[in-house]
Amino acid sequence: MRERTGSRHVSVKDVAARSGVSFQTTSKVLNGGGSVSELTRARILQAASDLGYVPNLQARSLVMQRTQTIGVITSDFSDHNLSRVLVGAEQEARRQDYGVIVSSIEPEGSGTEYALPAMMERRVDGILLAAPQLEEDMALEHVLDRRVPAVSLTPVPGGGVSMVGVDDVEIGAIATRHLLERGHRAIAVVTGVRGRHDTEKRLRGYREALQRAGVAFDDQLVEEGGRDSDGAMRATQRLLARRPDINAVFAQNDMLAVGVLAALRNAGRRVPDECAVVGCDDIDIAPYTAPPLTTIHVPFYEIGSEAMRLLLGAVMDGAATERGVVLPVRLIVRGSTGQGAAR
Amino acid sequence: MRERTGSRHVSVKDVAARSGVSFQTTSKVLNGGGSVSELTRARILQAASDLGYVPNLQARSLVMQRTQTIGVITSDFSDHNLSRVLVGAEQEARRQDYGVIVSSIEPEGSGTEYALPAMMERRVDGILLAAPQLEEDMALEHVLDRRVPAVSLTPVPGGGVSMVGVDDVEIGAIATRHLLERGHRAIAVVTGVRGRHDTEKRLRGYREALQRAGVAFDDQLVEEGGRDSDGAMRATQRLLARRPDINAVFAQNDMLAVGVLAALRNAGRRVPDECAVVGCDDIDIAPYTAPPLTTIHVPFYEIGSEAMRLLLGAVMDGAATERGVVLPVRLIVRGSTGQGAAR
DNA sequence: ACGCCCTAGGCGAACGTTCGCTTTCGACGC
DNA sequence: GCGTCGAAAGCGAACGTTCGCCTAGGGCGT
Repeated sequence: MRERTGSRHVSVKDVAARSGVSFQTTSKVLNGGGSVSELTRARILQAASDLGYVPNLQARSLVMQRTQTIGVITSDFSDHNLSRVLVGAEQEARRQDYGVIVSSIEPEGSGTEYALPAMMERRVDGILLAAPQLEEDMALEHVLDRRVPAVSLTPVPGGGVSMVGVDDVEIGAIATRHLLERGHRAIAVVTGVRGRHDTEKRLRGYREALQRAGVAFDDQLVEEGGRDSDGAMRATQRLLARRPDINAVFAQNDMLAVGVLAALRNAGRRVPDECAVVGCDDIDIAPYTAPPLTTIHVPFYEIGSEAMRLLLGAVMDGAATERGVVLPVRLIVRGSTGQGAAR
Repeated sequence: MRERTGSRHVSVKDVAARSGVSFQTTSKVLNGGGSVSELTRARILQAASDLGYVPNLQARSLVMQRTQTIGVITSDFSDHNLSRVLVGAEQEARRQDYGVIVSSIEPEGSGTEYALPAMMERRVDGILLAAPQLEEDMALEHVLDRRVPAVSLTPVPGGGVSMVGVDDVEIGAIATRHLLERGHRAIAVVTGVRGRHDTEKRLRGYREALQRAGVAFDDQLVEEGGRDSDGAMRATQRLLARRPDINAVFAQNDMLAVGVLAALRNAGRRVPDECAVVGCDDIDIAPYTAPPLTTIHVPFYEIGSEAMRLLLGAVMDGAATERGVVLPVRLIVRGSTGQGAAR
């Protein structure tokens, strides 16, 4: 079928030559426009297929002034949650015939100076910001300046960017309320990286829930777990040493919860009898930890696809109406907070 | 600093107009070539910065006949291992000033018909295949036909594509040998998806190790766990029902191992005393399972970066020498096979 | 004082498209 | 039999670059 065409890609001109019409006419039939007789249309299509013609999107976007490409800036997509978001985003983009080019910035912050210009050079039609830690990055203002619409999963400094996410205050409250309902009063928190919006908001939800229940907040019960299970394990050890009376832990995400469970196990505390644990995210293995982890399900896939949908919407009709979308979360009760059903 | 330039992007012509030279001269200084006087060079650079000029890679690649872009086809990058590979690949690409555009194909197979053409339309300079399940996909032949070099993480039908990976036979052998050394004889295997190369090779390593140790192979001890912890859990239940004498399990990857551990726990079998478990991959949480999981570390990040390095090498010097790179793995002994150090 | 060479810069073309306008020509209405 | 209309196709330009080649002119050697 397809002929070996030396080294160059076959262009619309090659197809035109073979079917004996001008290349512009060829272009017409290949992209659907104009009026072309049935006969020549057939001939051209035949020639295109014979030659194995593949349109050149670069050239097309040059004249069309749109690349059909979305840039995704992410911190580290080996982060399981983020990668789920990316899958959702990518599939939604694909559904709407957009390509996705990704750039991960260093986990520890900078890299934006590189990533953003790289996207701009490629003239992406929109930018999806999926990197928690660039909350503080002022270089981000560049994005806003530019003509290109952006959607973010975290608040961005300058504002003016649509956001998609969950209600982190509510997450903190749900987790805490659940533990309170189970009768726990000495509820510790192992937090994510301090200073980040989600961390602080979940903490706020925790405080609010305590207050509403008439339980005093005690900052001795808060410890930073950071970004991985190891940090959470050490944080838990510190907590147990400081306040041996703890009988529940709210781990701000499931990776942290895994570390918390390990620490409790090592300390000989039985879960949930001696100490209950609730996580957040509902990662794949949550049902298989020992004991199975009660957690709050966060719809990462949907966050990704919704963010992309929003972004593509903005791309289509240049009207960049700043919006905020909040997706629902839900508590999933498993063994780590006892077997009974708490509604 | 940067002026509001209506709606259009600023081009090299705009810069030229502002600095009073031809746009070609402007192009020269902006990309380093040609000989230009210090004075005008400075003026042009100034103008470019004033205007906030960002080169248009689309246009450049049109004439250069290279896009500085690599296409990555992946099955599902919420797969934790794959996403680590991608991070490695992306960072290596970035280091060499290449962009990465990703396309995930459906977990259940097809999607290649879409993904590949999409990459070709974008005229990627190379393709990285990181999708286990497209081993069997014949549509892949298209990749080989084309001018674009490719590197794969799994064997591809037509051949002629470089590969980067680990020695799966060795992995099976290492795991099995370790369990044999611990004195276990009734060693079960919970496999990944049957039919895939890695699954079958790891199984072969298992058989070879058994044979070398003079232990008879028994297919009653092999059960398919599939692609997640849940499948592995059920597989383990079947195994235990069928052969209660099992005293060790080789889970072909860590996600499966998590399910195996859960099943053993539910069945009241103590690990490692009554049944040892070894996994493979060394995922983040492996040190925090109950008990901590003995596993075989697979250097996913390095697989990704090495694959990308190979690919970019092939892109640079059109010489597409087919190569194969095998990266080393290593056993990491943790609690799930007992505390003592084995070797 | 003449020719030469070298440097700074300009010019035209090309990459592969899309798009609007023009041309050709047969058919049709009057 | 003439003017008009519409369909089919061609033509030129534009998108934003890079590249090779050409030209103007100044400095220098003889």
